[in-house]
Amino acid sequence: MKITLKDIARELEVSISTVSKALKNSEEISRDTKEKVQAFAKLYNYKPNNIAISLKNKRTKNIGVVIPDIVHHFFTTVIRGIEKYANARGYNVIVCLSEESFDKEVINMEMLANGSIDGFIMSLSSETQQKGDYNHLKEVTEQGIPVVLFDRITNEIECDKVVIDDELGAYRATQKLIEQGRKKIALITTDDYLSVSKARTMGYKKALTDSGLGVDESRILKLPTMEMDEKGIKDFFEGHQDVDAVLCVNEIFAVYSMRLAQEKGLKIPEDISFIGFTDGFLSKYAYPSLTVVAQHGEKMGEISAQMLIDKVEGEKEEEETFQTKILEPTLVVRDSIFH
Amino acid sequence: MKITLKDIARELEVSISTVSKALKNSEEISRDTKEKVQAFAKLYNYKPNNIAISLKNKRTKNIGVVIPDIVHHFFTTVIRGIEKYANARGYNVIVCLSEESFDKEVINMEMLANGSIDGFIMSLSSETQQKGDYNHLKEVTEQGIPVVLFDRITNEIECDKVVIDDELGAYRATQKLIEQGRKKIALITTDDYLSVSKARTMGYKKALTDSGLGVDESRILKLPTMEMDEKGIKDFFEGHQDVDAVLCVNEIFAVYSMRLAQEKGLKIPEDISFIGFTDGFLSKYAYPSLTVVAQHGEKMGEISAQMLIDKVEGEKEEEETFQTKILEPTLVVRDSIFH
DNA sequence: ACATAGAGCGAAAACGGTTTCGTGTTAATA
DNA sequence: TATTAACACGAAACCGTTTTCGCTCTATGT
Repeated sequence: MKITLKDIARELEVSISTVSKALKNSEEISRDTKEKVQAFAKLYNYKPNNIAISLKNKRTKNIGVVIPDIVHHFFTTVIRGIEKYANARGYNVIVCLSEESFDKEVINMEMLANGSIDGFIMSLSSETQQKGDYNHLKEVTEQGIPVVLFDRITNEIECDKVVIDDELGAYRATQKLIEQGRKKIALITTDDYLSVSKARTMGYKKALTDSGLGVDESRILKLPTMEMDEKGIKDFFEGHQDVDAVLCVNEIFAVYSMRLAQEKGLKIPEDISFIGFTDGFLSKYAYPSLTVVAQHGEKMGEISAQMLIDKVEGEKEEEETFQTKILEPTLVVRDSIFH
Repeated sequence: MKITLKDIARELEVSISTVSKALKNSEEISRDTKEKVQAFAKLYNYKPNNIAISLKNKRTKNIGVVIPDIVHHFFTTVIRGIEKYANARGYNVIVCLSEESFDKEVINMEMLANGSIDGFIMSLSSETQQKGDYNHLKEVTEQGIPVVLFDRITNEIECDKVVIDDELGAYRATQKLIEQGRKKIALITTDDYLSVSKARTMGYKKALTDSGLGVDESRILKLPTMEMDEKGIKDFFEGHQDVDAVLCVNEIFAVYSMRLAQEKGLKIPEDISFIGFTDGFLSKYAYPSLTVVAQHGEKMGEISAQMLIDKVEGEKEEEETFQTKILEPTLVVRDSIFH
């Protein structure tokens, strides 16, 4: 039902080593024997057992991906990028969801760190970033397991990292709005403990400062998490009827804000403009379509996977060297701002 | 850097078997020795190697998930359901994407079928359904590897299955539109080789027939794949200015169709109503929000995982018995139809 | 004083491969 | 004829566990 080397050896009355070598086309084995063995193996559809090979090689050809969430477009595109690249190099991808929970993140890593994978690709849960506790990552890297951090990263851990330049993305988006004559630009973001929100907020403020408009802190709404908070956003707009543009830290906040504006009878982009982050279906098919800062998730996944696999397969150098790859964000202009 | 039983045994000058037993709190071992071993193990953070255990037990505690796509909301929710349930039972999830390709599906399954996983959860690629070639599934089931098929299934393979009642969902949605006085209801779907599209088309037709309205085949647009085809949809509406309601096989088609209608100056739902399949972000945050047939992806994933793990862990019965679980779809009424 | 039971531990096989090293046979060479 | 090299293959170790079985030693009972 699943044939092994031993089975073939028994049937053909040769040794296991001979079978193994014959299947690898070793020079050591005679043509006759090789043909016999290979024919038999093909007939019974022999395939070597991955687990046995993993045990021998101390290499599983699995990579562990631990992310906070899978339903949001950005993370799914990253996974897709990882999966495509990893698969092309013969690796499988084990996906674990932390669901923004520190404990789950720790448990997931522990489950995988005992031999199941050759390395980790991960994006930190919000709770982890909030606590600032990275011991689970330290333990793993100290064990010699390579880690690549993407998007939600930390400086506390020395490892390869891949991010987009969130500050630049927010800066350019804000700048674009300013260029179009917007003066009262709101920002809907989350608390600063999330590395990406912090960077985006900085870019937003910098653009306002550079342009001379100045920052009005009251125009910044900081939601506790990335979870949708309809009431929070609604209340914010009730108190800020005068804003003429909104930058949002993700596409859902932006699309929901657009709806609120439309329900108030505002015209987009004539009366008010919107820009979000993440170039997903929502942005593309919203009405009007939403201008966004594209995060290039698939590219990010691909690069993360490449960095990880290169490190996994690379010779251990005496002096470990880590790099941080910063991707450039792209502004995808659609109908929620002037063209 | 990663301690093994052998290391502990050497340090403590006992045998490997003693260490193994001591860590399992075996009665065979004296209190003294157990305490010594356990203390040492804790100190050096010993964790058994999963690969070695897998080889021994012939159980990996991994389950393979092969799906056509990961960026669409439905599949991501299924994965989430699978992951949550599987994790709770100590299993990891290896995700492979077929990207609607038969060959990739085959390759992915072969990669995993050689010991990497204990069972498969999968949804067929469109190309597979089109070819009707299920030999890769047959091979796997004949090897005794349990398989659970969800959503895109086939009768050709005997295994556990989980689906929603697509025909019923389409029937109810169409019925709802008819109740609201709609007479010219269009259907945007894909070719019938996709099991779900076929079932939904049947439900749509049945509702029309049952109500006495009758089916007008020209009002059915069959796109070649689930991929967005903006031109195809646009052209269709150009030729069907008279439709007063549209049922779409997914949410993207529906939201895009709504936009076309809006651009024509039509009011939703006064002039024209829309219903889609899949209760994702798009439906929820579209403007107007989209009424959909919810497919309960997360539940589906959960049930699939449960069926699979139960089978994996269950005693082999002499007579294998398979079940097909049919979930009931739910109509989520939003602003794209009358309330 | 001697058989015996039981406590405590180790040797070894097993899971399914890979790989090194050795060995017997044959044929070529001195 | 004796030596040697090449050829073809097998034995065994190894990866890290689990588990069965057997052994030794002590303590108990007669």
